Amino acid sequence: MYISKSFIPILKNIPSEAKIKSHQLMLRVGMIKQSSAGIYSWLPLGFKIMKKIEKIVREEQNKIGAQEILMPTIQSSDIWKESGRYEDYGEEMLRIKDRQNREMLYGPTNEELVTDIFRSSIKSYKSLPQLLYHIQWKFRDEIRPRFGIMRCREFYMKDAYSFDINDEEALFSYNKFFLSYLKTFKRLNLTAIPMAADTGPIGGNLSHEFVILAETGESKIYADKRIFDLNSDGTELEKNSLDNLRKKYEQFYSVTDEKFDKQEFEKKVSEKNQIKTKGIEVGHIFYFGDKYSKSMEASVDLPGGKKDYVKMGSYGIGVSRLVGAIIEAKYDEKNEIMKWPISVAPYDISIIPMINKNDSSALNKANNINLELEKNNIETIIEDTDENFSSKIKKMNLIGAPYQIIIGKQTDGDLLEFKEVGKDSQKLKLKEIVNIIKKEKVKN
RNA sequence: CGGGGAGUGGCGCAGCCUGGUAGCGCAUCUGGUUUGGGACCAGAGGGUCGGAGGUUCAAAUCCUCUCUCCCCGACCA
Repeated sequence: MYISKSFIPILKNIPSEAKIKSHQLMLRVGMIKQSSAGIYSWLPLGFKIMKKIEKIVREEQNKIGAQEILMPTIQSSDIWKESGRYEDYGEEMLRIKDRQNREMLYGPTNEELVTDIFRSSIKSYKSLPQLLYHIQWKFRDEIRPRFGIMRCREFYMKDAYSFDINDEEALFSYNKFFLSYLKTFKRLNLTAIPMAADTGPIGGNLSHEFVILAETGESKIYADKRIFDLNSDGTELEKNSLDNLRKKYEQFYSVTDEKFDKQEFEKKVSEKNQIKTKGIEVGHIFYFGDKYSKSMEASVDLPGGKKDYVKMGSYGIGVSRLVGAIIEAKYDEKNEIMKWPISVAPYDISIIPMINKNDSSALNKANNINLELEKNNIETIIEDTDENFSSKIKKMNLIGAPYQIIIGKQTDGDLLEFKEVGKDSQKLKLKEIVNIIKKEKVKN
């Protein structure tokens, strides 16, 4: 992509409404455009990144055997009346009437809808477990939307639902998502830690929030810092292994505000391991048993001929919020340098030729390099304007490709000036550069 | 919803108090000079001041109503 042809409207001034760095960067580099309070259009750069995040989320769902469906954004109120949540959910639900005066709503979540889908087709325990997910826009009429994409009203979310025959199997499903989430966030280059959490309006008694640390986060968190050293390596998609994984994490204190108990915290965590900070919730998993299956009559035949309500859980990841969360975690605001993890970077590398009006050799060189990189499936963006060097670099630093090739004074025949953002530049041949990037991409 | 603030070219702002029909920086366009960390010179285009009503000879400036956005609090991926 040539910067001169791209729709990447870059601003020098930070729009005054943006208070946190993710919002600021997203506006400055033209990732999003506000349409009304808490509702945004996604412009090419932002959309590209979100799609890459979505892809990773999808892959990790598929790996645990979840099947993708797509439910509508507009739902009928009938099923919500069945579950009893039509009244409970309150003002946050956007209610709409259609031309026949039927009560509709823009879905804030999909427990009812997916339960309805499930119950109409699945009748036997033999068909269990079922893990269904979709990635779809949600609308929650937040009292006060803020922080750009982080707390908006319309947002893009992956939500999954599990259906099992009993508690034991249901916890197996729960743990699969537990693992899946750890893997997903790792691929996004985020350290997200699971924390005991409140279940809120979803209901139930078992729940974990996945939180990444960030000063601008809205959740207060209290944790034993040793939990940050854990990972899911070696965990198998098997009951005991998954169970152990969860135990491994749960041995360390880590809770959000609502579950915080000062005495317990001080008793369980030695002072040097205590972490009190803020975080961004990027995922949330719930187990709620038969809360919906009972009210909505979703049952299956059991081996002995009896029936029972299925045990359910639900599992969300804020896909659009993750875009902002990654910026919060990775953007060096002071130096105005963004480095996207290669797994979701809008471009793998930016090519920055120093252009002289009377001499097209730098641009030609950039074009040749570009061809070679594209042949190797490396995504590029070329700064082909005739602006000053510094201006070009600054812009590319904001767009955030993790690597740069600068064609200018330092270029020395076949030896190119190659830079991993945030590190010193080095002189490398194109082939070596290709190898470095390919290797990084494979890792993710 | 309670409390506070703001709406003036794409972005950031000044002008409003003390009415006299808009100005600056950035961005954009043209020409030229530049080119290693957001350049310089010359020129150009673009707003009727969120909306409605009122006061006045005259309103961005005063008054009334209204809409929108932002910030602080209670809720959430």
